[in-house]
Amino acid sequence: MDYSAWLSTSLDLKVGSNLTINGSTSTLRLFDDSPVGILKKELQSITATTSSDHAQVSSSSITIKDEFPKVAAAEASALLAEELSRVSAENKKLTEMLVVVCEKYNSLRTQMVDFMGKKNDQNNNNNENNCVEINHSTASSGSKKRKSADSTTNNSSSDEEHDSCAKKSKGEPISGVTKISKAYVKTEAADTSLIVKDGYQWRKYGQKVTRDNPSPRAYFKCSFAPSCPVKKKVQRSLEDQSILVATYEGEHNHPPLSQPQDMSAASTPATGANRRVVSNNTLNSSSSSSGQGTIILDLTKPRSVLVPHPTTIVDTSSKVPTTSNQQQRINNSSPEFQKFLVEQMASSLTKDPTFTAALAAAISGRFMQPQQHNSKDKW
DNA sequence: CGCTTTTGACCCGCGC
DNA sequence: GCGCGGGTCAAAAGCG
Repeated sequence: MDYSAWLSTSLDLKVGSNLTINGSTSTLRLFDDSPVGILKKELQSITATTSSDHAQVSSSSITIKDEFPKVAAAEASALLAEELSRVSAENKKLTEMLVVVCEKYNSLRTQMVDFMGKKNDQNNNNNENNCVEINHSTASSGSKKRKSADSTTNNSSSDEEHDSCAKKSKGEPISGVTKISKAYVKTEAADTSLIVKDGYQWRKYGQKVTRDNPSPRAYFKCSFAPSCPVKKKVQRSLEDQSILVATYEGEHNHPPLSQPQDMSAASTPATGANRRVVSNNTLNSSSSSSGQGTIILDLTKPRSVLVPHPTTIVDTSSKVPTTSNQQQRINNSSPEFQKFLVEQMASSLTKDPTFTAALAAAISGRFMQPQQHNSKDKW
């Protein structure tokens, strides 16, 4: 810090000046073992490098001894002001970043809606098979040898969907329409479990290490099978090991668990805390709408709320891009909706006592540390 | 005891 | 026909 400038601007003090305190002029001095002593050294340093009259320093002419607490308080005040402006600037920057992220997200979503609309048209025109092919995966599991038995199947579909749609299921066939969707789940890097919390109960029936991905792929059936034909495959993303890619086949014919504590996790020691599910096509959007400890942002609902749940599920769409869904998405990308999102984020942060406490601790720690004064009670 | 996970074996389609 | 690789089965083990 430039103490000389600070003295002159903040306290209107110049080195060498006398101070009148309580009617009497005190002889102010600096002590090497006090913070002000640092100031003295700083001023001496300035003196050595400049010829300014204001920087004439001698131990006898500078007197701040009696006013040390006052100076320290002023210094703290200046630090506070400085920190406040810094936090304000940071806050402004974060707000701008949030706006940019929202804009990019809406742009991507619009593109996806367009793409899905075109894709669906193609499927309706070309494909009697009603496989819903929705995959914009950045984590596709690579190539596979098998071709679709149905020659009319769309060539642009992913390997996974090819396989699922074309394959003659050996077990209980998924009757009629087979809906395929993918969900991307952000997990902790150290979390090695293949558990995706989606509100349904699953039974694992197999695990394989595939050729193109060193991470094993887990196979799940809905626990209500055979009455419920839904299957799920979970594998870590090749690009990002912290992302789980869950591929759903079929549609649940029953409601999700009312308290989705991830029954697959309940029967497994590993936990799936702090996961974020980003589904580009949910089998059942209501599957993620209940629970505890999760923040659910269902963008198919215009005024969705943040719901506690162990995972954060961002449901960006529903089964097939119907006209009403598209209309809803357009509404969701409106400035009002963005504002609502920001408000929700801000309120969820400020209402969080741990966040408030952490913020207070950070600030108090920042300002208490230099002085070690007994002002803790103020926080 | 019932349910789930684990895991090796088996099935099946595809490419060569 | 054979080998490869993904998907599934089913016995064994674990767990509450």
